[in-house]
Amino acid sequence: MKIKSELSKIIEKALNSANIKAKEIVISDATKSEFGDYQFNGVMRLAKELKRNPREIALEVVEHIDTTGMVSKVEVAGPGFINIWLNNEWLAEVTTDILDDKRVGVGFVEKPKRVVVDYSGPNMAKQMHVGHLRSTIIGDTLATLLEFLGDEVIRQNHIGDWGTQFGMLIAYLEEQNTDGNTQELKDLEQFYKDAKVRFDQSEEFANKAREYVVKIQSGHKHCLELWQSFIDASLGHCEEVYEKLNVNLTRDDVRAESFYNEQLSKILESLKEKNISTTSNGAECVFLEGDENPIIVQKSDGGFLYATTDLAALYFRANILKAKRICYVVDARQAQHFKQVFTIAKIAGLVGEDVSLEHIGFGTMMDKGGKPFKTRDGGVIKLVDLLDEAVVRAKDAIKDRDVHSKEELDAVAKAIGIGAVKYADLSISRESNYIFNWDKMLSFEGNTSLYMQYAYARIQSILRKYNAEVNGKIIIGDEIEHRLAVMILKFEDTLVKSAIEATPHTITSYLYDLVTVFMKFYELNPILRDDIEEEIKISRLQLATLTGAVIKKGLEILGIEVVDKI
RNA sequence: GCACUCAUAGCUCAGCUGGAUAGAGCAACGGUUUGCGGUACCGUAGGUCAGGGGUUCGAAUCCCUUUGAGUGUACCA
Repeated sequence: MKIKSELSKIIEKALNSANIKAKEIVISDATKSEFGDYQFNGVMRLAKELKRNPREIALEVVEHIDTTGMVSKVEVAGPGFINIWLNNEWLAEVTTDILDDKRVGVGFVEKPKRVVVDYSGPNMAKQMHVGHLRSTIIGDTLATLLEFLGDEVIRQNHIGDWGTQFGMLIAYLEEQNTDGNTQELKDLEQFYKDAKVRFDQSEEFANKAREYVVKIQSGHKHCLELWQSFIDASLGHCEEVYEKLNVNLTRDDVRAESFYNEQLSKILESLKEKNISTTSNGAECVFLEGDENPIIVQKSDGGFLYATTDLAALYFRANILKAKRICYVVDARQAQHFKQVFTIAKIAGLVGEDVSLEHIGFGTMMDKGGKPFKTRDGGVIKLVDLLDEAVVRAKDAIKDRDVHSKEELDAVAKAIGIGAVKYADLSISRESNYIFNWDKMLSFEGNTSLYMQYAYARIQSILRKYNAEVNGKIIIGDEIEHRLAVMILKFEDTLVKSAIEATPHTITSYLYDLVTVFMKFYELNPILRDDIEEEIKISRLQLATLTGAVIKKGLEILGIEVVDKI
């Protein structure tokens, strides 16, 4: 339910009736429950323009507000706030209506767009490490969310499969004669290190590696085959991680760096033609106003750099894929790079004016001491290891819980462990750095996935215990049920906000608030006790069912599973 | 050097298109169970929103400045 826009309409109507013109009507959540459910604060601004007393205007507006349907009560408070209460009958009706709705009352965006979401982007030369976690899960959430709201989403996994290091790797691969065998390449990190050692030690090998770089890039058959087998094996590792992470990225979403290789010279030509780039110190550069250093689009030795590849990718996404919104879910440290690339793409006409280019930046994962997250000896932490540890720890956290068969326990531990890692990450506003803490993320308390999953499991437990079909409507009987119903209906506004700002933590905060209200409701209002009237019992069961459905859907968008029993 | 980001309770974080007495969780202290999962719920205490100035009827939020932390800055991605 798009509550805010519905309320805006009601206010707009009232303003019209009162003969007051307003440009924009912004409805905000009430800051306190005693101030109602929502509030309209725009009167104060209007008062200034109209040079009138704000309270006077507010009273006038309030008089014209329709309180026969959605809104039950309005009042003017303070200097001119208009507080709005939603009607219980209306809430009951609307929540009852969405009981059978798979989308739990969430509609579609009015104007669906084609959106490219670029995320994950692992480097094929190395194993995925914790640094890839954020891009992968924030991007995946954004993609799932936009899709759910009705946009047409094209996922793009811009994997790093091109560059000088691959000469070294395939030369080593050939020498080891492993043929891209996944078994042999199990530890990519080690493979890379070994290759590097060989590279540094043997002049002969180093020359061969350099030779191979040229050979791949010029399309030499044997080298390309070796390269391809290496990429396949490496991608296989990534897919294992995606599987564990419950992330929706497949081979169809892969559009590697090498894919753009052939386009690079065309991009360069077009930049030269339009006099956007110039030669400086032998390199082809773009000098942007306000930047002291240029963006190099071609090295002095003729090689291309990532800025050129990104320009080619932007061109492809805007013109071939025809996206109207392109989101790059990449580390915040690359903000400057994207700002520059976006600017060049726009002035060079590589993407249309109407295409929105967004760098969805995120901060770094830190350890308890506030330093970048590393292993004890300073190495990178492999993502697979981190995820496996999460599942082990989850199993430990639930060992005294409800009875499970061995299979059930494994499944539950996976849902909880992986969910905890993802939720902990997604619940932090994405631009800031965050501190990784196992104990905190695997706690039943506070804003954690386990708290949500626990609430969900309790709801399922009630429904199991009732053990009959729940059929009947919702009645809003008291304050807490009112608050719960409002929270349930806020789901859509929350998702829309999260989609526009590309902020998964908007969803987690909402879910936490929802669950908190539900837990209060659960404490205050007994559901299955014998002396509860059937009609009320059904209504409360329905509210619980609906809450469960929203939790499930919300977590699903975050790529986190729920379980019926913990 | 220049540019960007950040600074909110002891800790971890929300709140930032300006709105009422700045909110959660953890940790501390106290309370609630014949009621459906108590790993729950309720309460107490804890704040100069880094410092200073400005704009405004109104600033954690916008602008300027100081301090502190981080990041990026010509041929890696």
